[in-house]
Amino acid sequence: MSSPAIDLTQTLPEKVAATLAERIVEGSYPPGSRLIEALLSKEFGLSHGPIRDALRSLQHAGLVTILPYRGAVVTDVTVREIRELYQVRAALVGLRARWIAEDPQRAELVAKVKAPIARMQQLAGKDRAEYTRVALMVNRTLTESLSNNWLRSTLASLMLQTSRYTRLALASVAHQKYSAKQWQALLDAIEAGDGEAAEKIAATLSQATRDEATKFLEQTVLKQAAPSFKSGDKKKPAA
Amino acid sequence: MSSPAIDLTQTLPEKVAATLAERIVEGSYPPGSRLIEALLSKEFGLSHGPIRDALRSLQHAGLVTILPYRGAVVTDVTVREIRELYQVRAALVGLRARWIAEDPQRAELVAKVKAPIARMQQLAGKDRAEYTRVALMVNRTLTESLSNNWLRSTLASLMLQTSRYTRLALASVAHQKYSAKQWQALLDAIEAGDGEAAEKIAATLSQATRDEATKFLEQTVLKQAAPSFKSGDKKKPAA
DNA sequence: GGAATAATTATTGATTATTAATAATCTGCG
DNA sequence: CGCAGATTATTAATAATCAATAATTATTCC
Repeated sequence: MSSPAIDLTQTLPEKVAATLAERIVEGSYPPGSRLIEALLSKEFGLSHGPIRDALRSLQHAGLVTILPYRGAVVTDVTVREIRELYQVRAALVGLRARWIAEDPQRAELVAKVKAPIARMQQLAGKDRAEYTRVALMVNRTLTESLSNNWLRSTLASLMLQTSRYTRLALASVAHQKYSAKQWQALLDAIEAGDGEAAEKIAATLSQATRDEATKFLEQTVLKQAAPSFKSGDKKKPAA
Repeated sequence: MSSPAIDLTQTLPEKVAATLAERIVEGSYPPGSRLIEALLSKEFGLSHGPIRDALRSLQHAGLVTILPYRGAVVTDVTVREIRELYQVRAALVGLRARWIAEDPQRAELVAKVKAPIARMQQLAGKDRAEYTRVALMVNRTLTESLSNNWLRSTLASLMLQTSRYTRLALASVAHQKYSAKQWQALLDAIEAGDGEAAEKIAATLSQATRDEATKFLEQTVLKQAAPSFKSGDKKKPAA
């Protein structure tokens, strides 16, 4: 059922941050929503301290923006910034693919994602929600397999941000099918130990996803005109 | 004189974090030092809140490690982890070089770093401290010129961590000279708009720095035996 | 004497109440 | 209609306090 995006919950702020991150990524806190300490502390039954910590942590993750004396709002990413995120994501995902492909012990990981990727071939164009779920899961498995701590945590944070938009790209049946095909090709390259090819496939797919997502966004952005922070659309958290 | 490593100081915690980061990077808080809230709040004349925030922020930057109910210690990076950091750094610095080289408006940036890089040629092998200073400054200028927000801030954080060790690599006169030469080559490639070459030079230099720094560290690590967190070497902050 | 166990201590995690600082909003005056 | 100033909502920071926990020290029992 509800599988939290991250679950390293040890201390209170981390639990709160995980919950809020979930809501932001999943969409129930749309961009621009204000996250007011007082309301959140009421909802979670906690004092301001842990909430503050959680918000700071989300700021670092790029999911909320904190303005001094104005508080936290769900980051409203511009189309340009989304393109920038995907540009880096493409590079890092490429690096991830290369390192995995060149890892002598990659067989274990390959075994773990083989079935899900095969399943993606069948889901593509049929069950979008499930396809998205599996795709995100496979992505996460690959990232978590990295032995490089820094890349693992950084990529995880980057994916957390971009997955908000990858969802959009997968609205297109064509992109689903393309994505499925490329994942299969990536798996083959990794299995063959071809780092060069793996890097290229992964980067290309990421760029295609970016193009698809931004295409989608440019349409909707035109509709909603200027969000502009005015009084009319003062959004509040799900109090 | 004292040019703080980062100076985005707006709110109190950021000022504290900047000061502490400076001390860690510069070395006056060696790895393993404990950063005790009570002492710091006394020293800075602040309450615990802002200090906590600052420590959390440093944790995100990777400079301190926070263990629940045990507090913050200056991150003691293993040689393996340093290698990992540089591995990613090499990739991102390569990306940075490529994007700069492919930027039509790169002339402005080139003009800004031309003189410092020329100066590095002369300083190499003569004034290590000044060479290091200029090298870090040029690096920072390049990073700050990036239009991609995410890469800019991420790379800044990564450099903050690795600069602790780049210092070590520059202890070698040979590496200083090699470094100076490669920086000149990089500048030429950027000026010529050759993204491919720029990426390769930057990545290669970063890897060489990594090798030099780890060579250095492996020697010293063997000497200091196991740090091991025991009672004997319980380090305290500069109270 | 030595090892297991229990008390102590140092320090962080979290709460509560309060004050200060700030940005946004509202009000009334011209 | 527009602007100066009061008001309000909200965060920033302080202080005092208690709870939770890890590390250390003391104690007991064999």
